[in-house]
Amino acid sequence: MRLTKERAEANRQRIVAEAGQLFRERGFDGISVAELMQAAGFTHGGFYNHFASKADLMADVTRDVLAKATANLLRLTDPNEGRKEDLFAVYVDMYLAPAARDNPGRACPISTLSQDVLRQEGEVKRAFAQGLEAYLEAFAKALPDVTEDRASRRARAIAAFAALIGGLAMARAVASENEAFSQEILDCVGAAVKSPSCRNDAGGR
Amino acid sequence: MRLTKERAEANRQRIVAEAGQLFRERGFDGISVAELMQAAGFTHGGFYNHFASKADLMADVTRDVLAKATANLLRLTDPNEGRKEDLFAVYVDMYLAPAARDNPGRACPISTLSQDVLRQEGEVKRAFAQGLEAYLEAFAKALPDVTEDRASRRARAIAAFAALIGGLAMARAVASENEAFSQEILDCVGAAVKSPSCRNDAGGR
DNA sequence: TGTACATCAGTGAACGCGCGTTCACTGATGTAC
DNA sequence: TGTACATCAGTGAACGCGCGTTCACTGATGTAC
Repeated sequence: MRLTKERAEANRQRIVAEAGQLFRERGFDGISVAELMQAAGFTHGGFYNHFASKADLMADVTRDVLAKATANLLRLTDPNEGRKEDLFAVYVDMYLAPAARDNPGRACPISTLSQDVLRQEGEVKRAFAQGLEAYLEAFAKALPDVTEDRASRRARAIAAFAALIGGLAMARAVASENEAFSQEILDCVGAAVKSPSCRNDAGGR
Repeated sequence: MRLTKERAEANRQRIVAEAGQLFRERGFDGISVAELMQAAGFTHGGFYNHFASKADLMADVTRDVLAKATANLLRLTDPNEGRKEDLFAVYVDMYLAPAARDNPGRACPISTLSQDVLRQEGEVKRAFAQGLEAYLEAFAKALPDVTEDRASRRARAIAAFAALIGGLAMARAVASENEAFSQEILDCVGAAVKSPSCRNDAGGR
């Protein structure tokens, strides 16, 4: 039952999309090839018609999911769409929303995959490092303007984003045990990242 | 070959200590009971004389390793030992040092275990949530003083610590692919967390 | 354009392997008398 | 204090299970003529 090229390629993308969500939810090692293929609507044997190995899929997914996160960030903070300050605040609020905390499969892949990537090698790490570079560049562009040079804007971006992924990680880790504590973390980090003082020169030289 | 109670307890603690390091390096799922016991100098069968299950050990290790991190933080930032500002800066520098990045087994357990804990339940999550609460309380105490109320000091602590674990996670993820980028992340986050403006009112109301 | 054949996406059984856990066994330690 | 017996930390083989990967097979699609 050979399929048309178009159909086969669509099926491949379906596997990548499903894996993009499931890898974020359960980690690279938390979901098997068989479960993954079943979630995409196939039996497991056909996996190797599309990918050389599970690690090959991980690299593809990492590329795909980070590129989409960057595109999403650029779209939501396009300076033609409103005041930079407002757009940035809305992005941060969305990033740290309870919905994002409770649905890692649809939220920022950097907060989840940064740990999974540690124990991988080669192409997966490369895809992550390059994807993170691109994302941070977009994040620096999205920051509200202050009088500063390019280097210190980048430094601000890195420090602010570190707080976002660290805050999300902590909020997720304690959410089921202590919902109030989890919400407090989200609030504190959100306020700090949006506050003028953090935006101003935290991270500057 | 029954052992004395003291010897048996010492062996148990040895397993917990070894696991504390290995779980941080490879994650809860990244090391098997057999490897763990071998690293501690035993064969795997005896594991269940000390622990009801691997999850039982995870909970023990989480408690142990977070308590030690908190004790270590309190010791290094004891206000009798110097100016709070200096002690805090030294702690941050140590936290983000390349040595800490490259040896997660001996570095902060919160940055590594916050992800592993997500996919666990019950006692492991409880141990982490309680350990994190205690650690953040100590972290708030360690922050240099500014004129502020207790709530905003806690908010500062949470936001600053979020940046530390997020920065460490990113720096680790890209270290092998882009050493300069990794170092840049550590530098930017360190500067931001130590800077007066971040210490001042980022995260305040 | 029609036809014959090679290609290949998908199926589902099977592979070797490592996992967490259990088990029978050993023999020094702890304890009841 | 001495003795007989129960206890239990450690050993290493074995368990069932799920993993990533391979394989023979099917049959519609793609292609060479």
